[in-house]
Amino acid sequence: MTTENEKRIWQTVQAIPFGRVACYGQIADLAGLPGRARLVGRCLASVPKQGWQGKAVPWYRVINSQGKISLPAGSEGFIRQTQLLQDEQVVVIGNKVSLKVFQWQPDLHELLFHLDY
DNA sequence: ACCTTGACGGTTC
DNA sequence: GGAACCGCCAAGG
Repeated sequence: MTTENEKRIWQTVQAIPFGRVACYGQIADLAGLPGRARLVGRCLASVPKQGWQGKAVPWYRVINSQGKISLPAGSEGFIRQTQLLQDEQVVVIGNKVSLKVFQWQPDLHELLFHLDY
């Protein structure tokens, strides 16, 4: 089944633009679930491969508040995430992304216009 | 029902 | 920076 929280989180992640990243806590806040960053991580692990409602869910654009990839370093997922980010011109150096440069700064008006909840 | 485990994060030292 | 601490809470044992 799909929970309401998963819907919100997946949908919010879909709003992250190409070439930008967001952190777990940021997604939680925007999804209306403040303080629940861990939930975001869990939900991203269960994203359907075919995406959600016809659109891909760019899970790899979500990293932790320190700008680091949270998957185990060297794991298959870690490698894939790094590759996908670099494919979008996001610079990953020493397992780190500069949030200063690449963090998504959403336009709240536009975001509220697109989200369903 | 109880305990542990996380793709986490803010605070504090 | 970084480490210890605490808050968070859905799943799985």
